[in-house]
Amino acid sequence: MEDKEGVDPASEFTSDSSWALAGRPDSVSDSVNYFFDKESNILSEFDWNLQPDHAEQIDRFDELDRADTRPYLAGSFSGSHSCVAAAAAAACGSVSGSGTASSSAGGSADVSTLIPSVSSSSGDDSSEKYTGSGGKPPQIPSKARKKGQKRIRQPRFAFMTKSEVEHLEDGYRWRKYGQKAVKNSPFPRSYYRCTNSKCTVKKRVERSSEDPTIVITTYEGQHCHHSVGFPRGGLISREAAFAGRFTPSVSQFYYPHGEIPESIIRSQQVPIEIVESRTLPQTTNEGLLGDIVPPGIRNR
DNA sequence: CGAGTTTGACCCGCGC
DNA sequence: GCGCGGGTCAAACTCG
Repeated sequence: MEDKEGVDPASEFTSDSSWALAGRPDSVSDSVNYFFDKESNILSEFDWNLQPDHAEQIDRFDELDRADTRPYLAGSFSGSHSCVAAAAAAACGSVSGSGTASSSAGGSADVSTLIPSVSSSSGDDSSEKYTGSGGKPPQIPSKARKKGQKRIRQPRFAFMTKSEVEHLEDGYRWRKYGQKAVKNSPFPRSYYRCTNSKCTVKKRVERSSEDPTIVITTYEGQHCHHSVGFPRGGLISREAAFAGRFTPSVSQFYYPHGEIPESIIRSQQVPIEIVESRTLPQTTNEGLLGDIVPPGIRNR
């Protein structure tokens, strides 16, 4: 969406909500900004480099709860792509209630919001590098990737989570294939790849240098398979929900009683998910429903 | 023994 | 051209 005509984004932003610009980690694309909701402790990432196909999906989210959306729209987008904000709002909308709930239940809320982040990197995909062959001299680029061939960045999305553990359970199995020190950050960045040989999804996990309690997880690509999932139950991690939102497969993960992954527990996400999964309020759950119910089937 | 992790080396793009 | 930083590879290692 274009600028909100006649409205001073900044003023509305500050007066209409408690959202505040939370900065932009050095390690993240310049097109990404972070906002922090002082009331619910929600951290959101906004990436302006949204592409049409994703905007379509995001518009869908926008339908969920425009009331909740508004605070996000306000002040966020003096530029374009407000649909991104809508997505954030929708995502948070589905989270808002739980976020608040978790706040009251657990003291410190820890809700993260994800925004589809597509080919970011300052909006210039061409700047992407694709090493691919990487590694040792043995030439033989493992894959048939010609030298010099540019890397094609897969759709990415990221979210921030307040968590003690870095690698949060999201229903998929990952293999760590690298770790690098991040400039201007005492925390290393870890690189994970989906263990499914046919799946090219990657994931980067790092801690925010500004707030060590925040874990920034970035997914790249789409799973071409179902998650390993969990037998049954009613819990679904937010990471899983978000990850699933942008994958062709249904990503709903269940944690049988007593089998909630340690990572989820320690990341304080359990209270949130429990609320969502047990109460299933129409308005707050719809965001998650979006993960598993085709748009055309959902009630409006 | 297989799967996953660690870690140093290497490749590549970008900025200066 | 060079250095830097991000991303990846793959051998060695660890763990169950």
